[in-house]
Amino acid sequence: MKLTISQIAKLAGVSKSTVSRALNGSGYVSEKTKRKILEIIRKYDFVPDSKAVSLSKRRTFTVGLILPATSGPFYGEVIRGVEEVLAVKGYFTLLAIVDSGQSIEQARARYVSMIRERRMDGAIIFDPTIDSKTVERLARCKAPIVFLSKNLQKFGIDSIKVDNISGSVSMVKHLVEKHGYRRIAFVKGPEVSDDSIERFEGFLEAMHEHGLECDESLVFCSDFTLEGARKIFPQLKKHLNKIDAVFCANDEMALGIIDEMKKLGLYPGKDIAVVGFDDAFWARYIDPPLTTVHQPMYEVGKIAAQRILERISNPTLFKDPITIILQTKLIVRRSCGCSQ
Amino acid sequence: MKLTISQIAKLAGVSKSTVSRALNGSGYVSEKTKRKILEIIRKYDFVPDSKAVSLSKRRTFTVGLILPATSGPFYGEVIRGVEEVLAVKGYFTLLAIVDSGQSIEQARARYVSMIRERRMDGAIIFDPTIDSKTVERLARCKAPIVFLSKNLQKFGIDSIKVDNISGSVSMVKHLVEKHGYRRIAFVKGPEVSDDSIERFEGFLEAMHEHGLECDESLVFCSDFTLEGARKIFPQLKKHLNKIDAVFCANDEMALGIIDEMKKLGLYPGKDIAVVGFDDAFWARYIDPPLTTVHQPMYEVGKIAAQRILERISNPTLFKDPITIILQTKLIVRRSCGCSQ
DNA sequence: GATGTATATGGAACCGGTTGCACACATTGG
DNA sequence: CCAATGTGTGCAACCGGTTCCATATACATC
Repeated sequence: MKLTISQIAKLAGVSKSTVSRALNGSGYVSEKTKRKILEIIRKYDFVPDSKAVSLSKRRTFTVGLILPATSGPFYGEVIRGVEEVLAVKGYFTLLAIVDSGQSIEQARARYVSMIRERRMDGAIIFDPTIDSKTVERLARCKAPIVFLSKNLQKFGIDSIKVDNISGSVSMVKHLVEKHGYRRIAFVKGPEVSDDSIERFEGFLEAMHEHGLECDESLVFCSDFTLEGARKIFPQLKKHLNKIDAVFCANDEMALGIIDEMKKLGLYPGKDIAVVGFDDAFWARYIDPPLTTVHQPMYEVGKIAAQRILERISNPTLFKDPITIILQTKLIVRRSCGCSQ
Repeated sequence: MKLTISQIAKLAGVSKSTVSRALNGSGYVSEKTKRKILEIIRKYDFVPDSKAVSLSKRRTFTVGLILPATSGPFYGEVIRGVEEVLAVKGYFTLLAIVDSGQSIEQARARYVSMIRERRMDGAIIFDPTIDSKTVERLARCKAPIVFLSKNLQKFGIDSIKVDNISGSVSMVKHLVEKHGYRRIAFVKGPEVSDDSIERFEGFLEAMHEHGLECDESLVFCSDFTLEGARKIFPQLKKHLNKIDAVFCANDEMALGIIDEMKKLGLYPGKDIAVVGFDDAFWARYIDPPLTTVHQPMYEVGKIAAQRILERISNPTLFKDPITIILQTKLIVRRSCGCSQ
């Protein structure tokens, strides 16, 4: 027998409304009736159907979380941050993975309709290579959205980012001022990724600041993956003799470069510096330990969730979207040539 | 103006039922009417409310996915496998993280009620240290459940596991037969983890098979974390001179041991072998590259989702829960002493 | 022309809750 | 003693869809 609040009402000899009130502690219910109802609910192990509740209350208590399949080390951190904040307030997280399985267009269509059909109370989206059509569709959503890794403020969408520029700047500063490197190569990520763009921007800025030229032939374009880095290595290899250091736009690519260099008998950090960006979990344990820039992904998740909650409880915030930029931090290990 | 199918019906000059039919392609609707309705839907950008649909159809098209916050490297793999299968069939994933934030009891209560209140069509649970009360509550759920990392078949719950025992056996075999190691220490994970228990069991079995004794003083108990491994290292250190190899029940602990050994000036794989279990993403890139046992976590996620879908479409499968055991594979790298 | 069948549509009940309103009763104060 | 107020409860509408059933029309068949 399917249990509904009507069934419970019948068993308790009261009306649906009274059961509902007893359940929610709203309105008037006498102590005696309440005890009786709760007793029956306990006895029959009744659990109210949340979607019926949502239908009445016009709230789903669900936040969508969209992540790329390739966010590798960040998955856990971001999810943990988000969940930690939402759980406390009784919200759940509906997950969508971009580019798992189907084509990326399908995946984007899927997550947009997830947000809309499921009437999400809010959504946190991490989709570095998002296209403008999807942005437009998101901008039309009435649910509060927080976008990670890209500034979509001008489309009316809150954004949370890490300070890539100053991260890159401090890295270059370290490479130049501490080690005296002058010829620094750069390995970019995907063209459309703001993270990649900004990291490169910071790199250029800092090089300029130190009066160094950025040789175009020393800038390589890859895709943030280990295998992608291996692929561009042959090109990099040709210039190895005139390079002091390789600055990779993320750790995974740095790992690929390091691995390829070792195959050539070169020891990164000794023969040539190789540094990354991200501070992945494993960065300190590889050989050599990777000098990189730390991104507070757990905090990103937490702050994103907090912002969503804030906007849910105060819908007028809709009007002025904000952008929050979190600080990054240079982590010096050995792959830059430092002894510690 | 909030759009509902009634609004659309009014605009199209037809009844709700006709709109519903046009939307779902069910029943009879004339081509002309259908076009008109769909045109209006497109024009007003109407999206049906999935929870209302769920309420009628008695299906949520949602599967719960429960993961521990500490599943580190597996997060991504399992989630990807699950999502990939579910997405194709139009299902979404509702996520809960065990032990993020609140106490573990609270987190368990939370995910059980998530499954019940939200009327999940199914659930995939990865909670290695689950307690018997929670198991009992899960067993009472009417939704199909697939449990990962622990055999709960006797409670009527489908289980998917990896073959820890044969994984350990092949590792020991390698250490003994290939390298001639005889005195092998073992670092366990949490007492209650089946993975840890079985890996140890396989270890004992194989040692016995090779006519080797397992010295009790060479078995250490940790918790699957890097820091946990560091903590038991001082004990391990005392016996270092009479040990050929250290077999850690997972990669993270192996990494901790490796790191501590290096601090002592010992080079793992050269002075003493250190091996792990999991084949985490970073395992091949650390120094020395870690010899370990690969677990197919992506497949675990995929198969779990497939099984859920199967059970949803064929509820009679409820009767006989199954246990699927996926093969593991020895991955030989350098930390065992091999040159490659 | 009567009957049968396929097609097209609307009405109303239903899914499982919440909530505004009406009503009944008890208590209190003037 | 009556009005005002505070409690306790039920009815019915509503949230936004689906679906069964009844009705209506068109067309073919005998």
